[in-house]
Amino acid sequence: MKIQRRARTPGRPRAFDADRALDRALEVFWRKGYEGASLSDLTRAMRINRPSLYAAFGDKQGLFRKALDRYAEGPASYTRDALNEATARAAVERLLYGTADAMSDVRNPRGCLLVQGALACGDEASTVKRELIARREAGERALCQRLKRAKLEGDLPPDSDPVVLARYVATVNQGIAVQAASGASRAALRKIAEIALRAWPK
Amino acid sequence: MKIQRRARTPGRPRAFDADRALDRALEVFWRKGYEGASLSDLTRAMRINRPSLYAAFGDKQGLFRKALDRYAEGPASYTRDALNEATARAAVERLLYGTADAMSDVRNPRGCLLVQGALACGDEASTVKRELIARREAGERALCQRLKRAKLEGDLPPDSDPVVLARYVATVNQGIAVQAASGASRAALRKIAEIALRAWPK
DNA sequence: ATACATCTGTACCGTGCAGTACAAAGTATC
DNA sequence: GATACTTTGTACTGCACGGTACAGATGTAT
Repeated sequence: MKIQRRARTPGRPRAFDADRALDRALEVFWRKGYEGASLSDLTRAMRINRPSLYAAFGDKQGLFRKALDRYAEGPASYTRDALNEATARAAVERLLYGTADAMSDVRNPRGCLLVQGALACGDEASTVKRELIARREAGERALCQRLKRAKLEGDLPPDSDPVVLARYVATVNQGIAVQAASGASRAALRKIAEIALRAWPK
Repeated sequence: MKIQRRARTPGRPRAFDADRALDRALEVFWRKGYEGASLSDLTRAMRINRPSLYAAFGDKQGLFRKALDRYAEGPASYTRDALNEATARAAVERLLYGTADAMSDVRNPRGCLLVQGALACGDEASTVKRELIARREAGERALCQRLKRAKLEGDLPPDSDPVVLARYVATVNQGIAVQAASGASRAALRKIAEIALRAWPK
């Protein structure tokens, strides 16, 4: 989702790259969570001043939502790719190992923005919390749809329950996110994924 | 850990029950996290005023730590009990189902204080974050010790790795905590535990 | 060249935060 | 009853928060 200035508009041109600034805001939210990230933290990291932030992204919640979109299309894009694997097993493998890798990527903060962005928070951030819940659930539903298809295709046993399996995988992913936030190594996270896959129906 | 006033001391007696007040503080921290819980939230819930809070519990961090201790001995005490089960399998079963039940207990906030208390936060709360990491790791280590003993007793296969298994169980537990914070039902959480146990070595 | 529209930077707004000073109130000892 | 000692309640402190007013800067369109 490019934030682009309308071409051919008079007025002083924007002196910063909005996408680059958004990336920096994303990193701050990722590291500190929605509540923990102050506007001063954000403007410092984005290297713009406050009115520029408000003009380009709206208020703090607006900026956070745009950061969420960017997160989904960037660091978390593997989750969508994983669902395109040929088999349910391959999709879930790629999902779990992809999470292990993504959450221990040294170029990014540890853990998952969708989990640690606002897990428990004050009243003011509760709409943000609900937004994150909705996005996590959407991911789980997408996986569930993929597993239902797999069941129809005979790719999953007839007695398996896609709803429960999708919830299990989502749960392990979220658990891995917490482990990563605690500082667990990539190797440790991958071993978790390996064990978790032993529960997968044959 | 009773907070008791020294007997036989002159002076105006405390007008509130410190343990009861601590329980109420625990609930606020549990629901809103460390950063999200303001002192006004806390004093309102505890039904005491600010100087009484500071006199009895120190500052906000001190209160939080005491709430953590109370959490461990109260709502989370099942984690210690679980390790006393006769077999590793029974211990892990009780741990996972216990978590599913505890985190969907209608008498308490949803989710796990050790997870959502301060997963990502601003700089000021980073020592609290580290404290929570340490406590989660301590729980994982305790389980690991139990599994090592089980291996020695022939209760776990010789090729199993207690470190990895303990990490897996801790991860599922933390994932269940996130699911609970998202509003998942008790039945859903128990099914997750059931699936997760399929990965357990025979 | 001039008018106009937008962006930038500074300096500010009201509010809520964690933490505290201080006087009044209550209990034990003498 | 006087004194010593602690808790209570009110009112306050300094500070950081999210958000904005406004003036000057910088571009495009005419």
